[in-house]
Amino acid sequence: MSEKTRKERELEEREAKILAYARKLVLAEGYHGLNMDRIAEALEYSKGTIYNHFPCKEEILAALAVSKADHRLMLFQRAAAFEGRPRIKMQAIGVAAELFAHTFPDHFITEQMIRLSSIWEKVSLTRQQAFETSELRCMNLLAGIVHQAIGNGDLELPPNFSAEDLVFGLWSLTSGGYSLAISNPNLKNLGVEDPYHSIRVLTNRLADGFQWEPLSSEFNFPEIAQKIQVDVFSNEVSQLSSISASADQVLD
Amino acid sequence: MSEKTRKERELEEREAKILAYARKLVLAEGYHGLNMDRIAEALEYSKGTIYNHFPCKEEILAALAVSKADHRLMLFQRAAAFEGRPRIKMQAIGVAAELFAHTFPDHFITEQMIRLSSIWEKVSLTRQQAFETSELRCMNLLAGIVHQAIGNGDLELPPNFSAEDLVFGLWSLTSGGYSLAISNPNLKNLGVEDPYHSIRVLTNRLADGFQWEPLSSEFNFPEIAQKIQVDVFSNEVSQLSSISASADQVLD
DNA sequence: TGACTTTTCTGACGTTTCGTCAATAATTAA
DNA sequence: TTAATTATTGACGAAACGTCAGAAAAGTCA
Repeated sequence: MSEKTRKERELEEREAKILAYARKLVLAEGYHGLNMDRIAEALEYSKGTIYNHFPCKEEILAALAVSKADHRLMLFQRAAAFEGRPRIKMQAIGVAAELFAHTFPDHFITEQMIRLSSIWEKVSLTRQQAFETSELRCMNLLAGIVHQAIGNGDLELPPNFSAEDLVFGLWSLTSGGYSLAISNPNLKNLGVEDPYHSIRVLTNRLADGFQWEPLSSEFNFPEIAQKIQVDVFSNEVSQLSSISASADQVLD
Repeated sequence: MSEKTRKERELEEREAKILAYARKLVLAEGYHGLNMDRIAEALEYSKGTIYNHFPCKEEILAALAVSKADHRLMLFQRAAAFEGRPRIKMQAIGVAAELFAHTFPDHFITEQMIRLSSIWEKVSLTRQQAFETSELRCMNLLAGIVHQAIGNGDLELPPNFSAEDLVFGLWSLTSGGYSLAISNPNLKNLGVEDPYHSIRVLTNRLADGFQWEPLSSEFNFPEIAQKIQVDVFSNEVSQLSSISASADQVLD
């Protein structure tokens, strides 16, 4: 029993090492940099052993994406537990999303890759489902908050427009914005000084556009964001500053 | 002279054939389906000849993206010429964007690919610039409309928030939304029945959130959209229905 | 027209990387 | 200790990229 556990532990550790190294490669050199031979060489295992863990390189990419998606879900769940009216809960989600984007900018790159059909199709069904489930739960969480607001009387949606449509909008705006911000270093040429700040304002104004009470003019956003950061994400926030310092540390 | 022109014409024609076939491959089988040997075989030229036109496959992808980006710019320019207050002009842009997304869904896939650093880095500088210029001009066009609205008194932006930030938001929302809609066939499971309709509502409400006059409640959107389609894009709209019928026609 | 030059085209070739699998080594069970 | 099972290895075949020396075609000029 304990034998078996030891073996399992070794396997898991190796898998984690593979993923960590793969993440490093992707971050540094993108899709083409993710190379099975190099992973094998770097971890001092043969290629066959790596292929024992993951049947193809796309599977590694997907595994990276799943782990980050799960992490994001966890952050969102904690944010949703923040006390307050639904719109304030949604603010907490916004703080979580921004924190996530800052902490794992590479996730948006990975996600962009696995959304390409030619990559996605090679991923095993179980992992495809793992990813989709995680994403779905995330969006359902948000939809739940919107529904609360509707039930509350804080929000009334136009006809032919569901809570899920609003979530779709918030999701498109933020993920679209973060991807642009990360993949487009020349956003500044364009006049966008601080995309993260812009996205904060934009999501708020989008909610205002639906008259979601309380309107952004009726509460002090920076103050609440501050409180959310301290109450819910103090650990993550303090880690964040050290991450940027250690981001270029190598694995081996 | 006329000799030379004929030759140039032949070259251009062949280039167009390469691009058309490449587009077909990308559409059908994604990045991995785009295969230089297959292009050569299908067009009955040798690989070397194909490489005479494009130094690598990434260059082909970029060329596809540039041509579509230019086309979009043209549509947007025509939309911007629609008579009316800035917010109505912006509506016209919205109609153009939706038309574009419907006509060339593959563009969002191509764009997603070339935004990946490992692909983008292989593209020649001149083509990189061609793409960025086209995109920049597009966004400047939109920013111009926002500036008009500000000059007009129709719109007042919050402090620390530029016209470009608003354009960034509209752009993120629409391109993020269209990409999601195209790459995620299971949006319906999520409760989003008609993403195009949702995006129309969402962009309008985003503008409302900034109190951009006239508010969406103050004008009849479907009617104006109808008028824009007829006045500005009657050709494109009528073609669109036939496109969906001929979309699966093969090239050769 | 025919000989020579320039341009264009060709496809075999070298290279990289993927993913496989028979052979080998390590571990477990008897 | 030996047999059976499991894990690991790296040589190998396949696919695709991109190159380049030589063949073919087009152009030039006496």
